Amino acid sequence: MAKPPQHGAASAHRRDAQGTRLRLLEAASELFAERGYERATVRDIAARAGANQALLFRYFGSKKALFGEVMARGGQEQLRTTPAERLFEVALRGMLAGGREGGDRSLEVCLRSIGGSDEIADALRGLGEEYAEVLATLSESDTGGLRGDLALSWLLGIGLMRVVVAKEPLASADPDTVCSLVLGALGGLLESLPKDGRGDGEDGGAGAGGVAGEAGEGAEKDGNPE
Amino acid sequence: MAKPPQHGAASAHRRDAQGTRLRLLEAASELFAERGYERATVRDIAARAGANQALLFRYFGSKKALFGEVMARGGQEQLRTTPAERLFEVALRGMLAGGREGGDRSLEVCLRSIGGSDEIADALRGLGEEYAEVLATLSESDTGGLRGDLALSWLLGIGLMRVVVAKEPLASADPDTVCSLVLGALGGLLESLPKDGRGDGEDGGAGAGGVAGEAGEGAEKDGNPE
DNA sequence: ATTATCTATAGATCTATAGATAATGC
DNA sequence: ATTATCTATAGATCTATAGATAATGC
Repeated sequence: MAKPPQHGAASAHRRDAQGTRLRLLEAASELFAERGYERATVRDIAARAGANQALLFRYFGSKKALFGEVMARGGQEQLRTTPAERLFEVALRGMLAGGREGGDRSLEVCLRSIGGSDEIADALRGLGEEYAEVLATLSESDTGGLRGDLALSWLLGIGLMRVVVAKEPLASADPDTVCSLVLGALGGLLESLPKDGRGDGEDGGAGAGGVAGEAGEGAEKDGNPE
Repeated sequence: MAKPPQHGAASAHRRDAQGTRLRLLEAASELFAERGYERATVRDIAARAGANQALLFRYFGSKKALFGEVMARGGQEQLRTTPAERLFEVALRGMLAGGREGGDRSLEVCLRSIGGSDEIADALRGLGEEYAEVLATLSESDTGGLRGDLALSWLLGIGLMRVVVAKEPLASADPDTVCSLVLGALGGLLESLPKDGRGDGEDGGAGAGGVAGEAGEGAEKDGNPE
């Protein structure tokens, strides 16, 4: 221990603006995901970060700006590192996993914050734009954009009912079962969506449906790349 | 005209507790749908009802109680008067129509209010319970409950992206096209969902997909019974 | 006289800011 | 000396209540 911190156990951190800023950002990310924008107060965020509440304004200017910065980081990594055909499943599994460590929770943040203000709807629209754009490429139809939006809608609706509302039996349903049902039905919408990792639906004309009973498929471990 | 109403145009109403109560209820219903629970203040509600803000508390006790009463009426009529096989489409079309006159907007109210408080998530869970229960009967699988939840999730997700977030191209897409795409894909999930009013998918084994391009179907007028 | 309605305000939050304090680097 | 951090509080809402006022019914 070369440093003489003299920190009281709980809240003390060394004087480190950069570090405090980051802790605030992460605390905000967590609390926004847990409670949504409105119910996560700046005092709670600062408290979880072990920082003084006034620093939040010093470093981010306003609560909204902080939210903006949280959302700006959200999803980007998942969008960059996931191939289009797998994006839906990866995002769905992330949503189904809920508050699990490491996953991207920006969609969940949006779901819990909707209605708070117009800026938040804007944020979700922006984030949705990026997801839907990718999903749209999975359809060759001229209604591809719409199909992408509909797929994204389902993803968000599932997150809403499972994570936010906790509606049973969905809330405690096995992720594999949910994935299987949803991907099966979605095959009718996005032709080039892989059914379960194999196959590719070449021309994707009509043979879409055929929901697999409840066999868990696509149950690979999904080691999220970070 | 036996009654001598003498209504002044804008705000004046006769002393009529029952009537004022009802106007408050309707104003609340509208404003909750437009702005969600949090952003619809009691003052705004009273103003729209042409009533004093204190009366809201006199007649309903609290803002939450008022919300509860609005939600209690919500959906009931649609649930009672719509046969199971048509419930999804009717609810979807109601959602796609958005703020159109006469429709039931309780699902929309929920969407805009999520995150406000736990009671609101409870309200949506309760309302969802009733919808999902009916939808579950459309599948004979032992995962019927889950399938019903997933159908409901899609319905809400679509409402979220179209009505609340206003994501394009979904936001201004033709309702018939959306219906066609969604019902087509949903056939893989709920076997006894009518494809477009004809047919019934007897055994509903595999022949699910086959999304109809963008032919407008099921475009009947939906004269809501009141 | 009863009671629907209105005025005024208490009380509880929450964001944001101004200015003081104290830990670091030179 | 610089600047990260803290204290104290302004200022803006919003729900809810107490008590006054005035329109109705008998």
